[in-house]
Amino acid sequence: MLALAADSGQDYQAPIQIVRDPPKGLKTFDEMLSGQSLRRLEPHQHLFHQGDSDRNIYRIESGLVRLYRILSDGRRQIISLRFAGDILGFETALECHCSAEAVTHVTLRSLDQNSAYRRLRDEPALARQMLSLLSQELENARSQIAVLNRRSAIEKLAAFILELHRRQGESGTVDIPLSRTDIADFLGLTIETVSRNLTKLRARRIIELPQIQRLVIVDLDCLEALAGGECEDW
Amino acid sequence: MLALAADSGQDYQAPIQIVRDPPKGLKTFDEMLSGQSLRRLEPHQHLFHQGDSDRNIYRIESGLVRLYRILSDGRRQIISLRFAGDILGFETALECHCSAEAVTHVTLRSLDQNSAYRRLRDEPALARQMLSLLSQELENARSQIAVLNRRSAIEKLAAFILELHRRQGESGTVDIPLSRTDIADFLGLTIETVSRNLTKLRARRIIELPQIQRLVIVDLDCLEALAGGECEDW
DNA sequence: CGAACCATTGACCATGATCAATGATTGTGG
DNA sequence: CCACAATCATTGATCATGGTCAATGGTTCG
Repeated sequence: MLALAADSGQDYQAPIQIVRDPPKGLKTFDEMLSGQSLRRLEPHQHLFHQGDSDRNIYRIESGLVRLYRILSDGRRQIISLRFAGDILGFETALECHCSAEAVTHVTLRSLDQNSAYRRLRDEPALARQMLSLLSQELENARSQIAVLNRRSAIEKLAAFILELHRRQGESGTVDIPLSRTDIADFLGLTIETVSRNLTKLRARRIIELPQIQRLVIVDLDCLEALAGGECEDW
Repeated sequence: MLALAADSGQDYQAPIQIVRDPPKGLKTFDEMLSGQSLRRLEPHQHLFHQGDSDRNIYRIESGLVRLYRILSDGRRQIISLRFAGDILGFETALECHCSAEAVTHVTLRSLDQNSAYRRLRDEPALARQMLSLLSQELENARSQIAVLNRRSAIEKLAAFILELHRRQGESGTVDIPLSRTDIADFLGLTIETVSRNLTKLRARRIIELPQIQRLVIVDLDCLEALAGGECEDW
């Protein structure tokens, strides 16, 4: 993550630092968003559509949102999954280049883009947070390129499971709030391949599947080796 | 592209606009870079390595640079290709998450990151340009995800050729400053598949290959249909 | 209970990876 | 300048992975 240090009041501009929690005492998206009212979305409701000129910044308070594009041949590509705590919408240009849709029940707060951007001039912390969020997003997207490209189905699945695991606090149990179709569209596979490889992971005692949308990691090391592409004989 | 309008001197903060050329009269990366001396790199020389804490922003004046990662199993994934006019390094965090290497002879100018970032506070145009560059990069990365994932080799190749074409002024002739290995590592294919599909495109009179690193587009419409995934019977 | 939807499993096939051989191009030293 | 090596590209043969088509099983909801 890229962010500029902002020890308010100091003149010295420190080199870039990891700033998970934005600096106190300055306006940030978080503070501006926290003042907004909570909205609820049903599954399949959209935050915005590809081609819209949506003028809002959103923070997801709970639930899961998918960003996707419809390709010219009609196929759907899920670009990114956004979890509770994630901010989105800050990167949209004049026109949204993808659609955002609630996967589960979602609660979120939103903020008018212009009112936020108008403060960029006076609130250096806002610009820094925005840069930080964007470079984090860029890093995510590039990681996804590396994972998705040139990897077998089982490696993609392993990486996907680990990502969900990481986002859910690494408890060993992973909720899968997505359908197999969603997973397939995210990983660039078919539902059959997703299903077959989940079965394969279960058969090899790497995971358990107590419920259809719940997964228990049995052999974390092996899963990580798979995701890293270090398993030769698979 | 996301960028904030900045008609300097006006108080009104206009809604977001496409700003290809940054506003005049304010410091931008471009102006700051133009004052820097020209450096030359031989092919295979690195700008920075994965894991480095490189503290520079670069603008490529001529030549081609590849950003890549080495995966844990030793495979190389080319994340992005950067052409003349492109700026890079502004997105690096404490630690570079990929390596940057000259593919061809490269000339570039570089700028110390800290000296640039120190001015973010006083130069709103700089922050805007940086946001603009980052969101452009993010858009590029997401497009690449859509292209690379769930596409046949020939679709990937068609998209790749069109991207080169677009970056080179759409003259109908495309220079391919990369080896087949580079193309393969970028598209997540093997060199054999790249070679075979180039041959296939040539056999179907969609392209000509007068030289190994030069390509002429014969049937642009067909190439675009392929890249868009609209050809059923291929 | 039945319908609709989703997930799993199987059979078959197409695409692309792998292994291997041959050409083409470039660069080096005699 | 040529011979040779080294590197890169092309082409072929074979095989494995994943896509497609189809049938079955499970879950949810009216």
